[in-house]
Amino acid sequence: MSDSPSIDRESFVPYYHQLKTILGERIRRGLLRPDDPLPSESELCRAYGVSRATVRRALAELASEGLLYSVQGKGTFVAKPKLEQSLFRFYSLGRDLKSRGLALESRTLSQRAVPLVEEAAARLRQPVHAPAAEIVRVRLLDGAPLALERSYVVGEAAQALLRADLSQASIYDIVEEAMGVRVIKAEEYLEPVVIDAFEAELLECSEGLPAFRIERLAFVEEDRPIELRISVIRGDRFRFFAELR
Amino acid sequence: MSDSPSIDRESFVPYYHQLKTILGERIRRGLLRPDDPLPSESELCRAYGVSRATVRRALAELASEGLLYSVQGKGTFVAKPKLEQSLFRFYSLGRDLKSRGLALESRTLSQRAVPLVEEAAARLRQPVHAPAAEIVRVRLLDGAPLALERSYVVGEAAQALLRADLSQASIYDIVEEAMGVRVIKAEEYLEPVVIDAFEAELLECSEGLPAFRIERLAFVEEDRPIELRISVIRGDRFRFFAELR
DNA sequence: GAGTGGTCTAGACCACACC
DNA sequence: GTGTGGTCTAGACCACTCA
Repeated sequence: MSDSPSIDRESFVPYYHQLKTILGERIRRGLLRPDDPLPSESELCRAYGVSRATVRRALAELASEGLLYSVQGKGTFVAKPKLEQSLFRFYSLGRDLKSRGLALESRTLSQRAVPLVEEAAARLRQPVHAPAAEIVRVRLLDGAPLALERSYVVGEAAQALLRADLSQASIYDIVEEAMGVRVIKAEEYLEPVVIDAFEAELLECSEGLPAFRIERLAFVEEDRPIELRISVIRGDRFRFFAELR
Repeated sequence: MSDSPSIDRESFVPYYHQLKTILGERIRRGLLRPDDPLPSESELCRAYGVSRATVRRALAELASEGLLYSVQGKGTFVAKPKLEQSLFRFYSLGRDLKSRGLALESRTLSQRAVPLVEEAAARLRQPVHAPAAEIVRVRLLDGAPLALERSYVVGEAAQALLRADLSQASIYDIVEEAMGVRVIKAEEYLEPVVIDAFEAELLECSEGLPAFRIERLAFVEEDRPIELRISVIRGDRFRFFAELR
């Protein structure tokens, strides 16, 4: 009845994956429209000559990608595309940077004890001027500055951090080792900014260049904030990408 | 041997889900640390008295959540938390805006036929100066300007768009109705910019204000681009948020 | 060769939707 | 009742890793 491709028994590609591709293509090409029902699982078993477990695996993966949804007792249906749900989006790092075998390095500019300024203290739930370890690093991509990172760590971990070799371990590794607790969560805010004179010098770019600013709060157990990190990323070397369906 | 909870056979919670919770808790609590091996699948079958398919479903879901990874022939291991894998992130619209019952309105400033400038033509795979429908709108949040949207639509849909009532239907609705094809995909790039004089006037803010620029290409079947949309969003009223584990 | 995860099958029972 | 998706089992064969 249908002219759609069938499962290639000789292929090294798993059946469930072939089926997933077949159904996914039909949806993506628009042959199946939102809220259209798919054939039932048993029909798919017959049509493609595979077991129900195989059909279910293909359907489950498509559902987890947001292409399908199932309703018990009724059937499996094509999901609406995410195109217009513009209030909730996914961004990932620019493909451009990612696909080139990026060489991301790091240069430490500062590693010292400082008192927290008011705003940082508030975020970290510390008294004003509480002691913290300040780590300032420039991140380099392919040898050229990409981002400036300022990190403020409070508590016992701060002492350890001041003595640590940052070229070897990550900040979180040191925090964990020093305190025996693990960083389990982080919150980030992303804003647009322009680069100021201080940043311009360290990033070897001109003042006023548009940039991303990412403010990150890292937490250990019991929602205790332990690190405030502010990253400034050059807008001319970096952009986010999203593909929506 | 182990003091961990076992599967409750009377519970209405599926076995695979109970197992997933048990293992997930152990990981999240830090009893299992990154790169620690989990018991093998057959060991888990014995330990919890369930079939391998059930074990595998629990493991697969934990893996898809990023808590585990498997290596064929070796075993299944605890994944590193995503905190440090800063090359792939998820962002959503700022909570702040979202949680307040936002009133998002739209004011149309322009709706006319224009020839495409070179760059837009290239993106839309059209000849230079090809005709397009230009739609310019200001998006208002709580009555104040938030974003400026410039949209260029090519092909048959352009004609329909020039006559359409944009206060009612979305651009995509009109495209679909006019052409009988559906917009099935979009690509977006997110960059930081500063607001220029033209934008400043329309957005009622000062020139030089940092802003997000989102360039979106929408596609109909066969990867044919149909719309180029450039949004400029005020950085003082808008930020992205991400929560990482 | 022994152990691991990756794939696949055939069959079972259930809860739910719809008639 | 019939058909749907949701869960679960027992068993099979494979490719891979490691000693």
